Amino acid sequence: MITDNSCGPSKYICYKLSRVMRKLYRYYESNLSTYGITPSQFYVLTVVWENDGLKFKELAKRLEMDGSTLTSILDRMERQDLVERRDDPEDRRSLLVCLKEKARANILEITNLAEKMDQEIKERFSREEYAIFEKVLESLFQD
Amino acid sequence: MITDNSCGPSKYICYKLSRVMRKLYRYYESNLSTYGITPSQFYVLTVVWENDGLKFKELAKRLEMDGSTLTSILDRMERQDLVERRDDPEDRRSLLVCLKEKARANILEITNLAEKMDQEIKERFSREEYAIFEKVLESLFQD
DNA sequence: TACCATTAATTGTAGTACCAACAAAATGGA
DNA sequence: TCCATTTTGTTGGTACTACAATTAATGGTA
Repeated sequence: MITDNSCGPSKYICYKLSRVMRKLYRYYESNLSTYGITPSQFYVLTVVWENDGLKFKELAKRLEMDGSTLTSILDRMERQDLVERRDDPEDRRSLLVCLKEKARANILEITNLAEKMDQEIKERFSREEYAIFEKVLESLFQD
Repeated sequence: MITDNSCGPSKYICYKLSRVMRKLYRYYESNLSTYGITPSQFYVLTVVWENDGLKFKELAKRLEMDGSTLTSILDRMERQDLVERRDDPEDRRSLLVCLKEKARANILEITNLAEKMDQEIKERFSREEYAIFEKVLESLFQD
């Protein structure tokens, strides 16, 4: 058991999930630190890589992330010269998010690393077990 | 799929887990807000309720939480008069964490609410599915 | 044209999380 | 007894997350 299942918060699914999440996040974090990025920044890169120059609003939507959260992540990424905010010529309220050279140069390597990490995790379970795990996650994500 | 599985970060398990986590956290959060506490504060209460006056260090260990995180959570809980830090008569470096009346008065009701939320989640899956889900979580938590 | 509701992004605030550095206290060996 | 080491909790710094309030621009309508 994650800890003693008979007491404490360890019986609550929300608690379990948060602990596993932290663990997995740190695993990604330590591996991605080679490239000076965090897991959340990596998620941003994958979307911008596939849709360079997309609107801030659209980026936040695809990342299922509040706009204010994305603002602070982009602030850091811009400081690190990974991405750039550009004015949207069609709407002065809107921003376009663009990949910069520094990110473009590493994105494939980073993606390979992330896929390798995922593969290592999946390999620890049977195909059926992992499918059920993902199905339950999927269902928890709805409503 | 959580979003389109063919692109973006949604294929990475760490991303999926973080999104599901947030969703579940907000579900707990909105329900617990009746009692003016957050999910994390609830976790603290469950441990202190079962071990009133336990050491700060031991509390952090049982919550699998960094000491500095617990410090800030206890700061807020002390301000809300839910718990109290007391000196440890046996070790002047150490602190004992004690439940206060305000928390004691509601803890059973809160626990029932949390168990009801968990029950509602579990009911959406077969016993086998949920067992496999927990087994995978368990395994991800190790190493 | 002037007004107003809507939309886009940022700022402020709060909570969670962790690491490094710190101060105070305990401990243990010389 | 003395001093180095370890332990304990806090502080400071950074990051991620979201909600509420704000600012700026848009777009429709009276």
